[in-house]
Amino acid sequence: MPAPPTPRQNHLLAALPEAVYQRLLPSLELVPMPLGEVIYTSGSELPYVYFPTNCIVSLVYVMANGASAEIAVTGCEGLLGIALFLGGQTAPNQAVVQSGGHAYRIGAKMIKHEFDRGGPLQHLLLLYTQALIAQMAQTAVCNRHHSLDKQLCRWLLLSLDRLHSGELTMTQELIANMLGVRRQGVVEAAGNLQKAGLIDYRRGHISVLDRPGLEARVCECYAVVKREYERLLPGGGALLEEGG
Amino acid sequence: MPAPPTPRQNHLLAALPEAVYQRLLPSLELVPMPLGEVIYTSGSELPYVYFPTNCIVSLVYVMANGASAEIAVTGCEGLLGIALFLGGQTAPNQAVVQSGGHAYRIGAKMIKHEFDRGGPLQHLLLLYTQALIAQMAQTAVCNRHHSLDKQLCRWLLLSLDRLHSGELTMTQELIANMLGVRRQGVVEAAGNLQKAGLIDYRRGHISVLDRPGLEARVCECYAVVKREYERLLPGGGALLEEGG
DNA sequence: GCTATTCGGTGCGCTAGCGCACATACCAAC
DNA sequence: GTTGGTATGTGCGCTAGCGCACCGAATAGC
Repeated sequence: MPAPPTPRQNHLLAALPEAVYQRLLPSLELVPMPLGEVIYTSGSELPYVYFPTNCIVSLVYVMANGASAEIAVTGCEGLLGIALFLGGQTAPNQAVVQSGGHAYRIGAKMIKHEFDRGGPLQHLLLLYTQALIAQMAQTAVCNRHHSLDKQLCRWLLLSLDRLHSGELTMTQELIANMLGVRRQGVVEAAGNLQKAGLIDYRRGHISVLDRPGLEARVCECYAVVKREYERLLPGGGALLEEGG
Repeated sequence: MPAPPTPRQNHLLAALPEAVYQRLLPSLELVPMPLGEVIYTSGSELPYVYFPTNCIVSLVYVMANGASAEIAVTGCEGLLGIALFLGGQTAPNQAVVQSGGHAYRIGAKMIKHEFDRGGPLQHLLLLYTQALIAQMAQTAVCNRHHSLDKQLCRWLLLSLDRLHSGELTMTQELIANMLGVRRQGVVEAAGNLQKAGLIDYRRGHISVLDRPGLEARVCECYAVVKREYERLLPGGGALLEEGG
């Protein structure tokens, strides 16, 4: 990538008033977020809060027996490490980079200090927290009620929204881990989408060919979450409204 | 009930420093929370925040087709209406009284004002928010991976913890709605527990006979959530540690 | 170009939970 | 006590998704 991403590519940072932004700027540190990297693990202290610019990070719960499930996904519209400013210090989940890129991070002390000023940053972070809660809740319901096919559509669309292209680098195995299902289940669901001409699958690469087609097939959960993000977050939910 | 519940029966209110508590006290209003009452619905403005004392309230998502699922449960350890101080005003879920009792409520303006002072109240509410997030996340994972039997155990234990007796007033139909499953599924799961001598079921009344037995049967999700509540919230998670 | 490795795809028996329909038991009110 | 309504219990065929085992196909490294 020729030009490194700027902090303002993160929509929370972008929404900050200039004064606050300038105050944070010296503390913001650009870090690479390579695919597969675990940003924090269950129960670990969070030394930083991360503001993704062009990467996607999944919040994943891993259970005692190794089974896992994604509970939410974050990209340039949000941040990682809400436990820091909520006061709990640690979170009981894992954050895994699902699509590589960069993020800006900022030390715990600094963000807590700014948060405690009670100004626009606090407001933004809390709004994002609420949006995240909405996403998690919808994930819980979707896990309960909807078919794998639909859930895969939801997952693809959530990823697409946070990505600025129709290309995902992601094996079916990983998707299965995210959704908390078997790989074979993903094979079948993805096969259905491919047969329908909505996506193209090639060894770890998914090309979305027909986004409206996905939207027609997805369960309501996607739209509900998206609407809530748009309602709560600045910049129209920070999610790209692409032509197709 | 001869003696009306006091505000301090709510563990968040109980944890407030005297000065803050005195400031809020004049605004606290005791309200009955009858079983089945809907405290707020999806998308509605929240005029109050509720601090339950001796009731249990479920946060339920209802989908377009009428299917539903509980995403979290709140009792005397928490509060209802986090969307108010998170800034979103409305929440996309429903709050339904699952076990009747009373709560203290306080007007939106007042609680927002106190929250914005940034003191102990803010700290407590945010910690509770994090605990709630943990519960929701675990619910999502549990929905995905665990059998109905185990989920029913989890649900019973979560309710028991928030209740000060081993008696629940709750039809299987309602439990099914909460868990987002068929009534017949609950019949079977409850039948298993009854055969094992853990509970006794009588037309809308469940008596828990053997709490340790339930704990031995439940999935890890219950313990994970409980531990997180104990870690984050004052008063040991505010949940009763009863003898048996 | 050959080979090892990693992904993707397939088949098959199994089980949990679904949807539907209906039988029974309890409770309350008259 | 009878009656009606609500709650609980059962049976049955169906399907989605699981677990396991294995085949085929693409890519990367030599």
